[in-house]
Amino acid sequence: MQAGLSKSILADVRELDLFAEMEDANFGALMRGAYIQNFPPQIELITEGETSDFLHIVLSGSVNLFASWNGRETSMTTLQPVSTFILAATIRDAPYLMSARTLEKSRVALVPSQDVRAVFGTDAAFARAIVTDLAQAYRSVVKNTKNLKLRTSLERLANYLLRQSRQHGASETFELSTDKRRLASYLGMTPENLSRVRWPPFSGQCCGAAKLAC
Amino acid sequence: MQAGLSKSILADVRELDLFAEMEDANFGALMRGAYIQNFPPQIELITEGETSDFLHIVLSGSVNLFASWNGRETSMTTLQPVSTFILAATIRDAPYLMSARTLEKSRVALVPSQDVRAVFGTDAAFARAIVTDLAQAYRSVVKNTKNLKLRTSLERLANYLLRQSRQHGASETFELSTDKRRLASYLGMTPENLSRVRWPPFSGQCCGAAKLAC
DNA sequence: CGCCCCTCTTGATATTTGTCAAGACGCCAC
DNA sequence: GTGGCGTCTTGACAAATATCAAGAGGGGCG
Repeated sequence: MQAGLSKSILADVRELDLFAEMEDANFGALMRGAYIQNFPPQIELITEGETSDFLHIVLSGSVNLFASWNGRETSMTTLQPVSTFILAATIRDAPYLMSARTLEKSRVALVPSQDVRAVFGTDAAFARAIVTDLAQAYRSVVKNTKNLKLRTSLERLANYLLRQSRQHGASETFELSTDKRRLASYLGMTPENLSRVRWPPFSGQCCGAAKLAC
Repeated sequence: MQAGLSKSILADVRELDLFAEMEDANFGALMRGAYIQNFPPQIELITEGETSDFLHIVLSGSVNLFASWNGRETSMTTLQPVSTFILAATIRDAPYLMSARTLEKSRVALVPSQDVRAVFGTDAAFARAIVTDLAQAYRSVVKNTKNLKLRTSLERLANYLLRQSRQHGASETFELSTDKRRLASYLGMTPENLSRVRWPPFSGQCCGAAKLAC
């Protein structure tokens, strides 16, 4: 653990849309209060239901957001560097709705929530950036809900693969960025079910499949 | 249809958290560009995929947001007056992710999106209010996703009823605010399935059920 | 190598959920 | 009243998905 952030990391963070336009003095204030922590894999960083003391920023490695209830657990999303998470909880000073754990050895910056809220109140550019960020996040979750409610698990998988393929330059083959267990959970199905998928003869509708969640 | 909004309506709108703190001049500018329209029941106000030209405000009646894909349709949420909708699409100048239709005879105010974006850029208080609104909206959708992924349809229904009951002052009986067809769609199940629900002997876990989505 | 551990797969089966068709019920107009 | 219409319910069945149990395969390590 160390107080303050090194120059190269500061530059990476500042380049995030969320921080790019805010005033230097305010960015400096946020970062002075922040600290960095290195975590081994599979460490629970935050726990659903607790109050949000820090805005988190993944600097390296990767972090999975998940939720659980009544003995069941589901993967919500996976974060790659450099990105922030639980911004909404921080802004509203509300309990976390999701838990987070590292997937690999990861470096995470922690910015005290009250600092974020304070700067949010005084720096208009920062407030605007937060709006853009939250609007984007909101739209992502809505797409996800539509995905869950309107598609079968097979269709969700197909859509996921199509999007991944496109992200990898529309190549015929590519590597999954996650193990199948977590992928299944993310898609709202069991690993067994995922493993069993065999592509039936495609209906003409298939190509339209990608439209919903892209 | 009429240009400008009457005083009593203006007051209602101004009381919304979204507009309460912004500068008078900016609020006035927004409202001067707005107009009101009265719609009969079952009219489609906006259609998924189109560009968001207006921020909408339900003034009376009620509006259902829904999404469709591949012949299937699902109810996402229902709006009661006075509330705004599709703020995120307006802010991001992005296509609607959901369609909207009136459920009853409804009065809706339409505020040009470009006005909203313009004022958002200059009025810090408005920007902050939008943040709060979006953060809230984001958290609602996350709760909804958790609900869908972690609970069975029976559990979702139970949770819905518990929440409704609490909203009605924890009374033993209350009236559903929607027909069962739309409720089923909202909960991600078929009407037949909803109709078939018979409460099994409660497990000890039941009371915890309300926690997730409240 | 041989062993253990982990992930993934497969099979058998149960549960949940959706589909289709028919009927019950209330409501309203005539 | 009577007939139509819409919503809701019910039954029989089919499809989708989950669960449980077992086994295949790969990689690290002594």
